[in-house]
Amino acid sequence: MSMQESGEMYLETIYILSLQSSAVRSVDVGEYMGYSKPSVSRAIGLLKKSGLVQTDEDGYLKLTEEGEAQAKTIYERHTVLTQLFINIGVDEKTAAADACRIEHYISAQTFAAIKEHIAKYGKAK
Amino acid sequence: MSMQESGEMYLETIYILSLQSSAVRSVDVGEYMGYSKPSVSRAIGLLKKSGLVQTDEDGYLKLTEEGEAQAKTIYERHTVLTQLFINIGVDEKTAAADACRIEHYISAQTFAAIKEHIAKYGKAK
DNA sequence: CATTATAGTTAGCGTTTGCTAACTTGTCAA
DNA sequence: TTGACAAGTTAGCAAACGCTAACTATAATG
Repeated sequence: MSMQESGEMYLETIYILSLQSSAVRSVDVGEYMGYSKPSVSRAIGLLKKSGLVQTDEDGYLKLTEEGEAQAKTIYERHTVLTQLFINIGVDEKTAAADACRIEHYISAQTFAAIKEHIAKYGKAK
Repeated sequence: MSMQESGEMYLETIYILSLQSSAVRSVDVGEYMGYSKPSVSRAIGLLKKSGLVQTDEDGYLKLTEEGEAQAKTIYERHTVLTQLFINIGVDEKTAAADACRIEHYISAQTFAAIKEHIAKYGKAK
């Protein structure tokens, strides 16, 4: 069973929060995503069962190697797509919102082609 | 309650089938999408309740004006995105598959920006 | 006319993923 | 020590949307 949008969002959120703070808790994830504690609790439980997230000695959330790899993949899509949309004239908020949905549904091949295209033809300027 | 991916797919399928044949039935929709009869039955029922689909005198499926407008919107996204991906080097099958997911999640603003960009800078060639 | 095939519906299940209510657990202050 | 608050979990609900099983209704066929 491959990752769903929901799981990817939790993973990405943990990754983003861990860029800012080394102590990420479920509560922080919930606050960031606007979800309730039980929703986060279950989702994190599933990610742990999948070997993507762990809890360290102090109870803080840590991504496993595999979890971090997946989170980075999603996050890169997020940033690249957001920037791309902004570059072609979409407002920042809409660009980010669209990227946030699309990042889960684009194939590796298409994303690679987009990156290559940007590299070749500049920042769509 | 705005349209979900599922409803949009049914709408788009009815539209595509009605381009080829004027007599579209639930069974045809199911076959095209690979879904069971009950799944189609319920989905069509919901689209009818939303005023997007009707049944004509002979029992065939017809999109209402509103339904057709929505279907065309999605279908245009489908074709434009597919062509865009192909143009930047994605293989046809992957391009179509990606377009088919993304078409439901892109905002009107971002899609408009993409179309404009294509018009301005040519077919990404 | 009776049988059979096709189209559609109803009933009800399973998964995903959000929620609230209510519990446990641990810390910290009075 | 006790009371309170914060973090996390458990239990269970709801909606969306796929499915199978089984029914109905209509049309075609021998």
